[in-house]
Amino acid sequence: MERTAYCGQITSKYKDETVKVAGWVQKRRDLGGMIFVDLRDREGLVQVVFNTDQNKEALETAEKIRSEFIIAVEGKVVLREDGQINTNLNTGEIEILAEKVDILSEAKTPAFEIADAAEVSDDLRLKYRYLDLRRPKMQDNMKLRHQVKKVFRDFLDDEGFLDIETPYLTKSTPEGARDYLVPSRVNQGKFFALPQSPQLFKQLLMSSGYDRYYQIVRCFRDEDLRGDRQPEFTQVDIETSFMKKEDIQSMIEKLLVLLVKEVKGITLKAPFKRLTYREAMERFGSDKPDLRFDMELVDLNEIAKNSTFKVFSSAVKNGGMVKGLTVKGAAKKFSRKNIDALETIAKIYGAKGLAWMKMTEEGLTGSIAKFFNDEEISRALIEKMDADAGDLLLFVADNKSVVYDALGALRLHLGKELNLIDESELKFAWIVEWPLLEYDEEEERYNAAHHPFTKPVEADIEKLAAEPENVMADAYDIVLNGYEIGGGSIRIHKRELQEEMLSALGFSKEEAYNQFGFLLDAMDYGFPPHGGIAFGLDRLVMILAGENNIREVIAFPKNGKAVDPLTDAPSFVSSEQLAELGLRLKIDEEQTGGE
RNA sequence: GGUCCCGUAGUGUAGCGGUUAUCACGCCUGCCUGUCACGCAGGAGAUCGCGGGUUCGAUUCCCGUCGGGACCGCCA
Repeated sequence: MERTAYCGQITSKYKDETVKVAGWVQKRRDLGGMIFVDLRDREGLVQVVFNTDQNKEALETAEKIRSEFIIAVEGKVVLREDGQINTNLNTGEIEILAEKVDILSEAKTPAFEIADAAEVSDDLRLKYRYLDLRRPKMQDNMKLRHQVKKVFRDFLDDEGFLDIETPYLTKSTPEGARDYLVPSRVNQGKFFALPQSPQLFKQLLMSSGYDRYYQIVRCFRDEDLRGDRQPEFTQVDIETSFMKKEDIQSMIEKLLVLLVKEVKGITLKAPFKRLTYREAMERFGSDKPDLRFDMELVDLNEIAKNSTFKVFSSAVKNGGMVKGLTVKGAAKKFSRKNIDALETIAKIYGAKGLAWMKMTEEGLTGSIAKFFNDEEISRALIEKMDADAGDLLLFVADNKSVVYDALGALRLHLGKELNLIDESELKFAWIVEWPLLEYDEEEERYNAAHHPFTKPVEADIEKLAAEPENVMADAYDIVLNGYEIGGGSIRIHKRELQEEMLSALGFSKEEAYNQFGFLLDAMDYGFPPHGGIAFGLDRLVMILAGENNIREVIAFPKNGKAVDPLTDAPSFVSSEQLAELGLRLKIDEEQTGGE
């Protein structure tokens, strides 16, 4: 049998034609002498009609059909009569009168119904992922992912980018996330690492003259999972030579405008908003702010520092800060209990408490209002916070990072709870002017804020040795609706500067050479100025699909414990396999199921 | 590594110190020629995650454990 059409694409255009379709049985409705079957394939549903008038033999076969059987049907497409049209289906104006039917595969009753509406636990969905992927929503997500990749590829191809593959078996490097390690059989005791990103290879490709490179590539990071983080994920990795930050940004904007137009039909305006890192933190308490709603953080240091409220004044005196949020019209909605719940959230991020007041017609109320009954201070606060009667005012006083984290999280929480977010919006923004380094209190040394190959901005290069904390990076992240969906930078292309950077990160000259010698050496043989960006494809597709977990846009993802319930990976291996690799496990053989 | 939440027929759930363990969908059988959330009649299906404790009695309370989820840390 040769299929002539997809079920979901048979419309009235096929009127009176004989078609052959194949698909999965969504539903059988048996009326006795007549059976309706909703047949599903990746393009949708079509109704097939079996009855004695048409073909008795086919009807008898149809009686045996159950959900998820795969059948092939040959029949005539006819228009449905008035009153029989189903407006819920694309194919609802027609139906197929079955003349022939073959059962291609029988099926057990699935563990869960193959329908978007069926609520099933994630665990079960992953265990039977091949069933889950039959659901229309998942099929839409996979199609969307394909479309997004195609737009990237087509655009980058048009712009002269070459797709070049880089190794998955590569060298473990000390900076950054924990590596996934792969033992070498041929070189016992040694390990490959799976790449966290193709960063160094793409830079080497620049040195080789492939001045526009891209790759849609899997990356691996052995860290704990989150809704937007999987141990293996896909980057759209892009690198160019001779381009300035602004050139790269405007090219990427052109790409994203096209992408959103193609897959969502939405017309965005470029250039996108640009926020400095500092501005993002100060105004939104986040380096990946959700710009679909306002409710910005308000700086209250000036009012707080002379406040009679000790919590406020001492925070400022001790080098910390006080910031507030004005929650418009929320005073009535938030009882003491509701505010306690907000405080609980703030405490997760290290805040010692959440101070609050309510603005009424008579002025400020609440337990700390007595500290603000001086008319001048009260007026200053109200003015600063733009408080109107009925508003709820929240405050956190602490060190900088606690204030930002706690209020940033509260802002997001309230944005969702109070429905301030228009889910249909796509708010892109660039976050620029990142610090090059950040101090790690535990390790008592600097870490690269972006990665060790990011170039400092020209004006700050001389500060690198003396005051590294004040050096800005020529880096840029792109954020969308509160997610970081991409990040990039101009890279270092001169050996001396790269050595200086590694030294600022605490590498001795020898360590630096052991780890990154191949890159340093390459810089001796002509290395063009270069820079690029990498997108988190999964996150981007997730947002475009309106999902809130990247599992929904990955065909075979891991669960929260980095396990694949479908294949049961990871699993123990035989002692023979280990011996071949020159490995011995420290944990008991009893636990591993070994002999 | 830490905090919190959840485990009851195939699925989603209700419930509670003593029940014949609720309901819906699904499944099975029969009837039905215009259904599309088909309908009607009947039926099967649950060691209430596992182990221990408290109790006359535990699915219910407590402890542990296993599995799952959210979040903090972690993620250059």
